Amino acid sequence: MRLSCISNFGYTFVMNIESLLKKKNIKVTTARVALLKLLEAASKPVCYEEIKGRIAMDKATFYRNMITFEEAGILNAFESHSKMRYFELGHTPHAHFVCTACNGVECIESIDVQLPGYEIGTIVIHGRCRSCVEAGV
Amino acid sequence: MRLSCISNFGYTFVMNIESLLKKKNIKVTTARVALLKLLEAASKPVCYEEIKGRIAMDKATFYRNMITFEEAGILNAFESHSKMRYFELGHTPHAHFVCTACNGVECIESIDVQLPGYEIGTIVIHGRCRSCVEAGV
DNA sequence: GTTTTAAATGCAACCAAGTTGCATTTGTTA
DNA sequence: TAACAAATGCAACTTGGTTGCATTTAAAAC
Repeated sequence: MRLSCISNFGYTFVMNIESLLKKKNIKVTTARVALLKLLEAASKPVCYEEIKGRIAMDKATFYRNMITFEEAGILNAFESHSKMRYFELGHTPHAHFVCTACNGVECIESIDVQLPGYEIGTIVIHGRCRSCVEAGV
Repeated sequence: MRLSCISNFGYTFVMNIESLLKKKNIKVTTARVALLKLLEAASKPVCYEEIKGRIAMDKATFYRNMITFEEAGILNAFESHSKMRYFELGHTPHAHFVCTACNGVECIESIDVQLPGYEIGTIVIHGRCRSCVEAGV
């Protein structure tokens, strides 16, 4: 299994993912390495719909691994409008914008919300994104 | 129909709802008056689950009227975590907090988010609410 | 290197919030 | 009061996500 990963994604990268999983006591499997590789390469949060076209994987496996990653603290999840869950590797906390016109999802780094006494997880802003506003969609 | 409303909710209130609907060219029905009365009385956004225990109404009728009210601009909607849509009468724009521990929904008036070029609809903040943080839930 | 065993995967059946089609009822207008 | 368009209720459907279970796979023991 490791050999095929090496040929696909390069040695260094695989080692990082493997050591991350091992550090979190999560078994290293083909599916998990492929998922983390794809999430790492993505510049935006992704949903199962987007992933299934690029990795052959049952949705049960996908969602179960997302839960595993989330519980290990290496992944953030949120829901767009219309019931779809989006996932991204967890780095600096930031908000997300979901466009109700084009369904696009963007990371928003520029806002900072404080709510004393509350523990803030994810922030989702719905509306029309800049492109759709400009295009009058 | 109007008589029963009067006895239940009082004359003035019914007249306000009726005139609101007429102004928006929405037909005045028993279901709509009951829904708007309940939404007006609620201090928080409500979902179908909460409403069906208090008004006998098919869910198709409920959701269709929510769409009607939303399109008329008298209602705001957003989704909690776990796929449920919440509705509230549309007054001053504000954010909502959804607690992932107790599933409670709160209005947050104190934050103000600006995103130049974007058109912001609803803002949903997920996390643990003050009560749950204090209780260590 | 082989065996063992606990966990991960894939499949299919399931779940539930929300939607749709259609026959019946209700509100409005003539 | 009659006629018509719109609203309602019911039941069937849609769909993103979950669950149960038999099979496969990774990692530890030998």
